[in-house]
Amino acid sequence: MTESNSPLIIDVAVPLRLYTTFHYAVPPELAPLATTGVRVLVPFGRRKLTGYVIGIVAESEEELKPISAVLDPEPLFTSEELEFFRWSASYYLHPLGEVIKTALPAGINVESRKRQVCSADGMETEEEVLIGGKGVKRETFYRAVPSLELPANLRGKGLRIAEFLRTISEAAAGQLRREFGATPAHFRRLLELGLVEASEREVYRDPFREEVFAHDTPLVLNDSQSEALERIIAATDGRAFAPFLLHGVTGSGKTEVYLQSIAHVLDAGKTALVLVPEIALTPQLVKRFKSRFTCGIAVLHSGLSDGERYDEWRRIRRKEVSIVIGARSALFAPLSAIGIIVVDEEHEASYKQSEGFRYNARDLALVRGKMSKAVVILGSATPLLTTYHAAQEGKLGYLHLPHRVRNLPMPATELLDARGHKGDTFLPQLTSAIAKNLAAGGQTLLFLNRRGFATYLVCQDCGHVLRCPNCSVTLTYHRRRERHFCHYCDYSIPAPSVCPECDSQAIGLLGRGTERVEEEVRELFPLARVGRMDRDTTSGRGGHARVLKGLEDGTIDILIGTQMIAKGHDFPGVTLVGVVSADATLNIPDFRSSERTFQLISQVMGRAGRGDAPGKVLIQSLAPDHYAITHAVAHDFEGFYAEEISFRREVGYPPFTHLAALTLSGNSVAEVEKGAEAVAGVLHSTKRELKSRVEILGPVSAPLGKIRGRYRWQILLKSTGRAELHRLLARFKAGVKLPAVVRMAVDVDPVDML
DNA sequence: AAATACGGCGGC
DNA sequence: CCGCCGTATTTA
Repeated sequence: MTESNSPLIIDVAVPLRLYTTFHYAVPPELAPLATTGVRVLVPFGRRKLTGYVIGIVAESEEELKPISAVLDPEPLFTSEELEFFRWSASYYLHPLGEVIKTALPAGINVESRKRQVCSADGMETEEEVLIGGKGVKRETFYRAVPSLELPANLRGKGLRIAEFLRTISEAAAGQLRREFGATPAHFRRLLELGLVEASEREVYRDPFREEVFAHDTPLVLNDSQSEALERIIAATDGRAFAPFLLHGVTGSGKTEVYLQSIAHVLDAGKTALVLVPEIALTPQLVKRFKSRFTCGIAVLHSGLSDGERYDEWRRIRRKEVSIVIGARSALFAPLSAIGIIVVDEEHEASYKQSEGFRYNARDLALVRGKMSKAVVILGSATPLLTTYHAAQEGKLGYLHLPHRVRNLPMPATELLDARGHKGDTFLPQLTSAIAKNLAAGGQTLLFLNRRGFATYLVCQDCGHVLRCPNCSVTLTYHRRRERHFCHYCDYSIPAPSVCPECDSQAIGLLGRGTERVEEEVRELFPLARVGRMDRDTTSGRGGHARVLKGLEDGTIDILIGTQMIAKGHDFPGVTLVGVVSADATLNIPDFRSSERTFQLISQVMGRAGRGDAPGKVLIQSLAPDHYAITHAVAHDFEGFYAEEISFRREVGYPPFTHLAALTLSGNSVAEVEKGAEAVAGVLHSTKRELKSRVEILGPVSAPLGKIRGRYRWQILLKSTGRAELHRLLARFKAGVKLPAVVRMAVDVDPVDML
């Protein structure tokens, strides 16, 4: 180190809703440690916070406070990763410190809090305590001392442990506790007798500990799979950013293309990042990856404990893994030399984080891929319209898998007109198809995108409907719990026996959910083994896997479920799929509702006929003529997308305009109205100032309604250019001042990131 | 986010 | 003129 007269000054981002970063002085003894990427404890106001060093500052006129401590021996992120964080922060107009906090594993930061302490003389004093900060886990390992006879008086657990240790090189205390019920007393005894020696070292908390994975080899590809793989391989060899849409119908073997592409990337010494939309889908994918690859594989998703996630993160940072599989947050994994990024089921809305730092991992995957000069594969049977359009424009390579593997046919599909049968859950055709399938020993999936028993309760005398006092929605009746629930905020009340408004006994339950369909199926088919899969039956760790295992083992004949059953899983025994009501998602007031309906129905249909027996699909609909439904039923992807594209072009929605939504929320209509006025004012003046051609729609004249007790208003921005929209938003956000009680969220929704 | 500075207003 | 409370500002 060279001696310098001027002290080191660093630029620090703190994880707060602040758009500025802060300069600190570094005491000489800490200077060698305070490099870009490490966390530092800094005085902030009169408390202390964990901040992230994002750079070194040449000089500063002001008198700066010194940092209190350096928290990491080495950087948590590289300068390339920082560049990605900065890009994301700027694009989503979110404070850099919070972006970095989201990117790093949860629970590792420390901060100071004031705590009241009662001292001996009864006086209350304040003490500053540091809280938080997840550390590494250490564990004690025991190994048998070789060539020592076991004493005759050793028996019971102690003897079994000693014998076990002689057959194995060593074992962790935790394993001995689990397998032998070992206690600290046993360990003490064995140590005293000189039979074992103990050593302590750092361990990883492994979410897949003790699971054994079979080994498999690459499958033979069909022609379109081979062609897709060849194009991907050619692109990875080019070592430049190359994005692809892998459009493969359900059952077309997309995963096998991912696996073989990744194998090629690993051979070239690079790494792979695989994103899946939901935690529930990770176990089966991890199983396929662990069976195929011997390299280190890390898993990152919100279902892990903070400790497990921290350890997986450290394994990645230390380059002990070459493949990372995870949900949207895994996009920020500290993986270096990324050769390929796979976004599986890229159309899934769950790639978007909808609070705090509102990013879309599918969009950012393209950005990270571009920065890493990697191949990015967006895979789906029903890609986003914007993705498909970008592929048509040549911005993405288009890889098409139009057929199922092993030449399996697409399921035979029939559309049933449910008009005039409003009270019936099943039309006769569906009932007889279920009976026939049951008799033939096939499994049936029944899809209804609504959980609970009945969607609402209405009084037939006064018309009163049970509603949530916090949210503007009806309460759903759940029979098993004998309560009415709000599906937004979980508010609930016991089921009333009379109308709470007029005491009339003529109260009726209308609309059906999965719970009621399950009941009706049990009545119709008393001998069938019936299961249900929705948020109510899969709560808790492993709940998902429990239900799916029933299907896999063949202990379930008929499974009723919400969209959970539509996603990803591959069940060869399912030969019949019934869509109870195809219309629920069609009437959501969102310009994407047709697209979502087409995707959902296509995905559910895709569950049928994945095994050797052909599949059949019956779809009940009150809107059998709607183009989203007719095209889905006909497996006519191109027809639907062409129709949807021309509709979007006409009304000016993505992919022909970029959208941003500003959502205001507050505790009263008046509050939000005031906020909306302020926002609209600044937006329009900023627009004039920048001579921007961005279109400002709203504030809409009516509130969107109350959600979780807060009223919401929305303003939409439309723009033909992404840069122009961003310029307006950035200037607006810097200039707008909202009443403290009003919160604003900005959602940025692009045509594409390319 | 949390602490502090500011400012308007009722009470004496 | 002081204290109280709600709001705006600052945090390096």
